[in-house]
Amino acid sequence: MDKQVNIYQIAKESGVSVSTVSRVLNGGMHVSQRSLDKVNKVIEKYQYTPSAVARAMASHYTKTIGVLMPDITNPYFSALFLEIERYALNWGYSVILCNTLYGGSSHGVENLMSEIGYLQMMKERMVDGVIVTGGQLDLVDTPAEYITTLNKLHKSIPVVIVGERIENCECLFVNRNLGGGVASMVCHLTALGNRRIGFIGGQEGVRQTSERLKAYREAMESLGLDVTPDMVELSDYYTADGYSAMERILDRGTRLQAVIAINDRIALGAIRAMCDRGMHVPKDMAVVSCDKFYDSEFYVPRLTTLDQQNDYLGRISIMLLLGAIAGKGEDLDIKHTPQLVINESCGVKLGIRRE
Amino acid sequence: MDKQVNIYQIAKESGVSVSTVSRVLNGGMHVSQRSLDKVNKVIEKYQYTPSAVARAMASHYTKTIGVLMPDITNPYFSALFLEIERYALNWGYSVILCNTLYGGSSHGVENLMSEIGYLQMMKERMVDGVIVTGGQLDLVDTPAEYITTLNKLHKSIPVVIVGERIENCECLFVNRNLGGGVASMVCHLTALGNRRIGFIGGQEGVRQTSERLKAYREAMESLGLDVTPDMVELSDYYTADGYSAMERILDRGTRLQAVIAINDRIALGAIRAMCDRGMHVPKDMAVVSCDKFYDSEFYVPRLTTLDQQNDYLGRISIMLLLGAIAGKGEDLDIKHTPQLVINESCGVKLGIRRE
DNA sequence: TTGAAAGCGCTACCAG
DNA sequence: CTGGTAGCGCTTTCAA
Repeated sequence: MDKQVNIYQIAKESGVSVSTVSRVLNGGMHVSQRSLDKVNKVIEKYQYTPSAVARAMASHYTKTIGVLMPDITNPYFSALFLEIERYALNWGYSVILCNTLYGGSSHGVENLMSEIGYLQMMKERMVDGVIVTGGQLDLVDTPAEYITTLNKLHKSIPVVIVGERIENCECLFVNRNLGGGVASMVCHLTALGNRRIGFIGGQEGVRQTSERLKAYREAMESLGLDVTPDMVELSDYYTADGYSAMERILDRGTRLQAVIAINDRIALGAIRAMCDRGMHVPKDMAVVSCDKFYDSEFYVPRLTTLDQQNDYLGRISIMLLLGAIAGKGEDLDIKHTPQLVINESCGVKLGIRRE
Repeated sequence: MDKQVNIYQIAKESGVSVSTVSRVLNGGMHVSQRSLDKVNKVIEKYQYTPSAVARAMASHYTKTIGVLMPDITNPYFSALFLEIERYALNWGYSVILCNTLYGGSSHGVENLMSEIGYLQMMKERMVDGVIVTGGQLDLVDTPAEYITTLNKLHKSIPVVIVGERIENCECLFVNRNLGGGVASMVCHLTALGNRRIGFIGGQEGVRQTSERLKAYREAMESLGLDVTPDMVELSDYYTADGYSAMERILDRGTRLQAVIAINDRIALGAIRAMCDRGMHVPKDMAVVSCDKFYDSEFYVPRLTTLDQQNDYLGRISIMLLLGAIAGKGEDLDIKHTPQLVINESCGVKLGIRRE
């Protein structure tokens, strides 16, 4: 418990006032070279660093931002977070992370605190800004109470939402075209001769899912291909969900030549389910995905998937927030082009085509 | 920018002193029921919540802990973190996460801030305690300067290190037996008839690697099996490293019947490398791992691996820290029993044995 | 360019 | 049980 030196001791030992020390601490404007040198020498001597808490108290900003997401264990979110954190730290901001585990039933965890509770906590801690993604925001019907909370919060500090724009929500949005790339995937599959193409994974009532599903339906229609209800099998976003979705398809005997999974985990689960029935991917059915995660180019078979450039999304979000903290910002629609990553699971690399 | 109400306004409107309001805020001890009711009513009316910053300023604790780890993108760390966060939040603590990206060359990122810098920052922010894992601590030769920094920090706030105990470091340690389970894996493989068993992945000079390597060597020796230098191929911890390690083994024509990978990612990479040469796992070679990550029971083939119960590790760490914050704690050696998860990649489930 | 002094919102100690 | 008051360590006017 070594006694921390404070600004008064630095001032005294430097032979100047605390005001001057404070000025030095904040960039050294309007300080004579002589004072500056003296103060810096003493600061150096004591390895003094000002208390962030006291600074926050006096200046009303904490140089801290809050990030609220459902599950850092999910590669999509961890990639996003890493990017956010990187930029934040680089700009002198710390990051408080809160995982809501919303919908994380797959983890068998009871939700200890509501999203609103977390936001409350961040506000008490006087974070300078907040980035929110996933959870209730992704519901097609976001609870009005939640939106109200966000709006209220946004009145005092900038709130950036990574996700689909919501009508009566006044926060800043970083919106990417979720359906983007799906059409090119459908195209790619049909070019390989697939006609009966299904869609698996994701949840009913979740924006991300409905957007992609819509894009899939439209793409199919524009190519004159039918989509019957039995070709779509939703559930959730985890690997086990992909497994069970594929099981249901096979159990009911739905004949498909290819399926599009909502992300790589779902695809992996689906592939595994097929293997367990002695089927081969892509020979018996192609399995591709809409959202590339970290590892999928090493899977067996290597996944054909869409690189949604999620790290770019993270960067944009934090830059928008930092911009808003200093001045004002505006909503942003990300013009990203999802990259089609062609690999084995669609068949082409293995020389497999239909007909 | 709605003006935040403060404790004075609450006091005034309740007709009591700030002291009384403060007491109510802190549990309502030594407050008459009458005052309590009055104050609570006003608090309710304004939806008042006290400023965590002011509280920290006055009371010297922030109800915040800092977590320092190399890469949240790594499933091992994210699982650990999630568990830490869950308990922390439950006890009213927020968590500041810092990813050092130490050794994260695989991500192509320059290290923006040193680990010491992050610790500095946490200290400025007056976190009540810190959990550190990975990075320089894992080096067999941890830099003396780093240890000094940690020791100094530990003098003012509890520092819990998740990892191997270090001689002259006075922080609290949560140590698990890294070699544990490796012997049982070697045993399992030999029981299936494998004699030439290799080891891949991990980095020279990193404790985790050397511990497991040692356990592997000892287990092999105790079974009368040789370990020649060409049976061991280190590199790093990412999937691509597993791929290249296996390539080197195959290129040089080392004959192995099985390899033990240091974690699931390495195993996945190795399996993929074999597939690319038309080899079959486990028929041509068994591939198993020492550290189970999220998804591996869905891989093709399903991985035989060791469940090190990393979530349990996280729970212990945070409990130890919280204990230390309130009172004092002691080092902890975790008596965990790594679970051998038997699946396909070792061969037994597929009916494959040597000889 | 410098210093004095008034807060920031809360806790903690001391009287009563 | 209650209220008064002195800080906590820094920023920020306002004068000088």
